[in-house]
Amino acid sequence: MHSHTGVGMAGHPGLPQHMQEGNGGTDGDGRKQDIGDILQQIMTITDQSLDEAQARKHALNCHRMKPALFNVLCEIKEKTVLSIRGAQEEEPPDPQLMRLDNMLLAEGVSGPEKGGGSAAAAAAAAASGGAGADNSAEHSDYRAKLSQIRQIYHTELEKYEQACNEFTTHVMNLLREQSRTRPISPKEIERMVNIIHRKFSSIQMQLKQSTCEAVMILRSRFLDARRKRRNFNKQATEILNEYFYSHLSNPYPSEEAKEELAKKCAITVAQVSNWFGNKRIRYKKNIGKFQEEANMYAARTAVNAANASSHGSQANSPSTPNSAGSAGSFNMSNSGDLFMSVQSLNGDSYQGAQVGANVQSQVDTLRHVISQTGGYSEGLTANQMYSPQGINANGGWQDAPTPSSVTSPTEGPGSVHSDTSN
DNA sequence: TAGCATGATTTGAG
DNA sequence: CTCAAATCATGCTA
Repeated sequence: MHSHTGVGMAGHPGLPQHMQEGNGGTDGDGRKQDIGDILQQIMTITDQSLDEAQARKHALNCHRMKPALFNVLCEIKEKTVLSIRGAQEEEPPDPQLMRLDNMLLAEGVSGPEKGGGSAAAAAAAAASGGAGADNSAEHSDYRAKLSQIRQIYHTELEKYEQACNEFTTHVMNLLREQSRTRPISPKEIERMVNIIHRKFSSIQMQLKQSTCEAVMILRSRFLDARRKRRNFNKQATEILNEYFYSHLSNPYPSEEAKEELAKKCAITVAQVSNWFGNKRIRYKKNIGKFQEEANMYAARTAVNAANASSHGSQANSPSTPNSAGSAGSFNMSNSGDLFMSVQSLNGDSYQGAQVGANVQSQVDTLRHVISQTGGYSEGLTANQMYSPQGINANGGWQDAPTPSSVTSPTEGPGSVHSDTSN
C-alpha cells in the first residue's frame, strides 16, 4: 500500500483522454475538474488506508457531482451486466450431488433422526445375511460407528452452513454499503449470494462424498460376512452337531428342521445349510477325524433318548421333525440293499445311507455307542471304514434322492411332527 | 506366525 | 432350487 494524497490524472492510463485534460481550461473547466477529482478518488480509494478511505468516501458521497456520476456509472453497468447475465445460466441439479444425497438418506446419515439409522443398519445387516442375536453386539457397534459418522456429518454441515450464512451476510452488507457509491443493484447482490452459495455447496458436496466413503468403509468392514467371519458359539455348534450325528445316515435337515435349528442356534437358515454342507463334506472326507466327536454326540443322544423313553414320552433327538415324515417316501424309493448295510458291519454309520425310518436316529445312536465300547482301535477302524469305493458302491449320502425334497414336510401330512417313533 | 478350523462363496451337476 | 466339491478368507491356537 502506498499512500499518496493527490496524483494528477495523467497518472491514470485507463481514463479517457478528454477527462484527463482537466487543468487550465476556461469554461467548463470547473466541472471537468470536479469529475476528474471524483474519478481519481474512486480509482485510488482501494489504495488508501481504512480511515483515509472512510473519510474520502464520505467526502465523495457528499460531493455535488456524485448523483450525476452515479447515473452514468449505472448506465455503463447496465450494459455490461446484460452481457454478463447472458452467460450466466441457471445450473441444473447436480446428479452426483443427488446420488450422494440419496445414499446418505438410505444409509440413515442424513434425513430423519436415529430411527433411520438403525433401520438402515438393520436392512444392511439383513442384506448381508447375518441376522440373529449372535450379531447383535456387532450391529450395535456398527450403529454406534454410523451415528458417530452421522454426528460428525451434521456438525460439519452446520458449521459450513453457519459459515456460509455469515459470509453471505458479510458480503451483502459490504455490497449494500458499496451500492451507495457503486452502481450495485439488488439483483447484483442476489447473484453474488448465489455464487457464494454455489461455492459453499461444492464444499458440502465434498463433505457428503467423504461421509459416503466413510459409510462404505464401515459397511464393508462390519457387514461383509465373509470378511468378518465369526465362529458360531459353542451352544449352536453343539445343537448342530447333535442333529448331525443323530441323523448321520441322512444328515439332510428338512426346511422345517433347518428353520428350527436356525432358531435354536440364533443363526439364519442359510447358515444352517452352509453348516450342514460343510459338515457333510468334511465328515465324509475324514471320518476318522470326526470319530471321537461322533461317539461323543452319539452317546449323549443315546442318554437323552433313554431318559426320554424311560419317562414314557415320545423319545426323539432334539429337533428332528423330518425323520418321521421322510420315512415313508424315502424308503420306498430306496429300499432294501441300503438297509442291509446298516446291520452289516462294524458300526460304520456312513454307508448305511438311507435307512430313513423314524427309528433311525436311535439306530445311529446305538450303533455309535456300540462302536465306542466295541474295543477296536479308533484310528484303524476309521480308516477301514472310510473307503471311497464303499461310498460309491453303497451310494453314501449322495444316493439320497434329493433329500430336501423327499424329506419335505409337504409330503406326509401330519406325520411330520408326530412322534410316533417306536 | 504357521497351520489348522471353520463359515461363506463359487462352480457345476441334476 | 439344492447339493457336492473346491476354494476363499478369516479365526484360533500352539
